[in-house]
Amino acid sequence: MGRKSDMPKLGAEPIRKAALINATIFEVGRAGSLDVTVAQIARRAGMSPALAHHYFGSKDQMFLAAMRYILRIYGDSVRESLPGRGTRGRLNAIIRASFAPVNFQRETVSAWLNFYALALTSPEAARLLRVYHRRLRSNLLVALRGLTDDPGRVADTLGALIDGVYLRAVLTPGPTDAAAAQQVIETYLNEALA
Amino acid sequence: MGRKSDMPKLGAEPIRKAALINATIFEVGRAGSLDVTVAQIARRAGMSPALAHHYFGSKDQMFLAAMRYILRIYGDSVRESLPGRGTRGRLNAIIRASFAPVNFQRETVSAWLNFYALALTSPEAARLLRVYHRRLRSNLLVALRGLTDDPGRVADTLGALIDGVYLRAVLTPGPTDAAAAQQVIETYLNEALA
DNA sequence: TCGTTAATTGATCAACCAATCAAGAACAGG
DNA sequence: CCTGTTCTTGATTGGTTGATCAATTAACGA
Repeated sequence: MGRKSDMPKLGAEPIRKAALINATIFEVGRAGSLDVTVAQIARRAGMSPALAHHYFGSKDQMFLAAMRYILRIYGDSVRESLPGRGTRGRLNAIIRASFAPVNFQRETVSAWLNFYALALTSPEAARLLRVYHRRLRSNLLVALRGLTDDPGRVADTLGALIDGVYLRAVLTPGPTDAAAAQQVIETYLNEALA
Repeated sequence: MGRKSDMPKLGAEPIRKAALINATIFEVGRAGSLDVTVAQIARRAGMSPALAHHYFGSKDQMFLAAMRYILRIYGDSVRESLPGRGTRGRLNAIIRASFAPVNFQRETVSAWLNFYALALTSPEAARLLRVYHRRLRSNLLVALRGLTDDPGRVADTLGALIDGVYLRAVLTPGPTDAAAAQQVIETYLNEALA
């Protein structure tokens, strides 16, 4: 039988790292700030602060790993729902993925935003963000082909609008309303592609 | 005669406070983070850290005062350019004010964003932000009256779009391009009000 | 002139925290 | 068993920082 409580000895590295990344996102989202101590994160992940340093080397590396993770999760959820048929279907798939529960949970969005702020300071974080922006734009451009005569502008507007909606979602008290957010985006699209 | 340069002894409070607020915005914008020390801010404002504490009591109060200031500056610049004639003129005035140089300098936008993040933590900051959102929305609703049959949705979209454009402006390397930003907004308006 | 009030700072404290290290505990292979 | 490797942590440290306080200087009013 697979036990859990007594065998975490060998091959622990990937499990520990994953636990730390999850804990980082959770704590950053919860605190609404990057001002979380390594001790907090480690405790949440069920280990000592020293072990966290052992696996990640530094707090910054932990943040970057967490950022890579949420960006990858987002990329995956887009890719998963991408085979939407037809150009307009493809477009809707991207939107839908952006506001899928995984990407729109309050803690996730809060962490996301704080990692944005990190990009103002850390070149590595800025690089990650550029990659994400480039991919999103590229995906949007493909999906918009044929639907408008200025795909570049619409893609830019759409990107900014998505970010803005995220921002407001996390800043508005109460539960986040993914459906309403999605509606805003789709209504814009209907107008822009008329 | 009222002199200025040789009597800086009494009545220093307002001058010092203003200097500290400016220094706070500048340093927060420069660092791209709220992780600036009171010593940094005080030095930039030309005084000792102790004096900063003397006038503001705490670092948080300094941040809140700075946030109030940038929000007020923004409100003023909107109100100033508001008497635009005609409904559409009024709308353009709000947009123009949002992207006026004062409000779109890199340091200002960066500070703005970091104060947004502060609202995730500080109830007082959240309150200030709500006031700003409410006012912007109210202004937009008035300006949109008669131009669309769903002013509420357009106002929401517009607000999110403005925030998103700000976000991208500060995250994109290189100088901020206010004209391009404004163009994105106005193109959206032309589509939405068609 | 004297006392009161505002302005200003150096010195200092107490807290916090990221990072290091040495050492212990558990396991695999021989 | 014995040995080396992985895993794990308590203890420590070096540095930073928000905040306090006593003391000094300068202005103002009576």
